[in-house]
Amino acid sequence: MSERDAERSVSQTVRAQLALRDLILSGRLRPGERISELQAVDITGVSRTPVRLALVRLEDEGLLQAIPSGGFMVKAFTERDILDSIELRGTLEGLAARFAAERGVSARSLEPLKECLADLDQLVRQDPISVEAFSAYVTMNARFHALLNELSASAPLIREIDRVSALPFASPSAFVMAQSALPEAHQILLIAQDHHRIVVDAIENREGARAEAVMREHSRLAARNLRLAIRNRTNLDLLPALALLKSSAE
Amino acid sequence: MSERDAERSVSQTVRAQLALRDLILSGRLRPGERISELQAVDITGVSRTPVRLALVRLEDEGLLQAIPSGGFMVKAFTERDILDSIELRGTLEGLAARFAAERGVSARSLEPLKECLADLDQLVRQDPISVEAFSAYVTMNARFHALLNELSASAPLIREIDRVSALPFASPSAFVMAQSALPEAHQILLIAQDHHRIVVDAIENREGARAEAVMREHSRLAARNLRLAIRNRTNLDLLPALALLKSSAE
DNA sequence: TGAGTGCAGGATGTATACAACAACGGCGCG
DNA sequence: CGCGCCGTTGTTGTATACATCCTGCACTCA
Repeated sequence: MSERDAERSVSQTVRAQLALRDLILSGRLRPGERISELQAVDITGVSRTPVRLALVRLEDEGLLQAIPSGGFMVKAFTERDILDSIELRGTLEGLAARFAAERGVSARSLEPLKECLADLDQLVRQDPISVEAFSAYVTMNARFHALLNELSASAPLIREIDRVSALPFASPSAFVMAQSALPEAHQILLIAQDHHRIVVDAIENREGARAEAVMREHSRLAARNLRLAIRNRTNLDLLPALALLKSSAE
Repeated sequence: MSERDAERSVSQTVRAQLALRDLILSGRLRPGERISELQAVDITGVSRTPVRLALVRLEDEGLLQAIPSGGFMVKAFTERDILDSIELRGTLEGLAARFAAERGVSARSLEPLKECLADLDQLVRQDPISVEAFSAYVTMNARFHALLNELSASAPLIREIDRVSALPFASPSAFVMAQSALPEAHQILLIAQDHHRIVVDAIENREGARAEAVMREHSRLAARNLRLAIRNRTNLDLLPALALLKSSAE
């Protein structure tokens, strides 16, 4: 019932966008494959006008690529592209942390971040960590990063971070679940949490360079996770990103 | 004749996008003002479908802001937003320079950049600098930055840089012309050109940190120009960006 | 046999008609 | 006199019909 209401409440454009995104991320539409509007109409059940808007939105989301002669194809990414996108996110989050540190934040606005930090501590302290805890960690981790970015108080910067994080493999939480299958899982989580603690400390003490550096390094954990996951051939259903890899020789 | 051909060759969507962008940047559409689709149809002379696509494109270009209940309004920027966007561009260009330096570039691919550097040297050597030379500098400067970014060989990064630079006030050349009216003009140009020389040298010697740092500092010249131009009340027709300033108390 | 040309099919680009929704103003009632 | 409700108007959301362009294939001619 509520599902039907939800379906009715959102616009056709959004519905088409979600449906197509799912198809792309699940790998049912192969990278490089052209996706025609009529085909998309058949799939989504909405008419061409909203479908077209959805395609445009997915293009600037980075999942589709415009074909010069018109139309769109599913974008393909190399492993290098993914690593670069992670480094890019780290750089932007680093800038956000530096802004927060240099410009100063009130004790009051730092409060939610510290609470989030404490919650994450609780989760990480478990040994071994349950799958549920991993899932909770992903949620909390996303919240931590969002709060941190907001402390920069820079609308243009937040906009860009959100944009880069929208890529299915560049978000702070993209590889955390994949990591749960690895033997190094707990150790990596402890290190990540230490980064979190350091960046809060640095912001509090207005150490801009330190805050920036640690956030950059923090993002490289995701890069490490990606490489580990690929090498260990982790379940693909934990890694939707890999569906977009060019020449998926894996 | 050729103009009519040109008008016919580009799509209505692009035509509408250009027309609306001009209107926004020229300040004829005030920041915060709602822009209805029918109004846009009257202005551009094309029908609602391409107008709507143009509006969506202008939204993710950053010039428009979606209204929750539907439709768009002209986005307003604070001076802080503009300064942050410049810092953002500097950070991204810094990352590009670091990538180029760390990963190494062939002597062959460095060639065009060096030629561009020499051309810029020619222009900067004049004293005083003619208005034509300033104009040529803007073109060459844009070319230099584009070549530099390409040396990063990172498609995701280049994509983001292009996106940020598309903002009317964040591009590397945004405030160069405005600067021409300032007494400090020549000196600033010499400094900028020295930055150019240093970054090429750093890339050649694979000094990643140096290349990154100098590109960051380089972007701050634009911030300085912006502040100077506002204080000296430079001609507004040299500064389309200022039309978008919130509460343009200037 | 290869290259070029023409045709057919399907794709996107555009315009417009219709439906649903939101904002605003006026009117009536408390 | 003020508050709230309802109708009206203008807006955006959606569907579809038409025009134009591109693409791929087959056929023909050199």
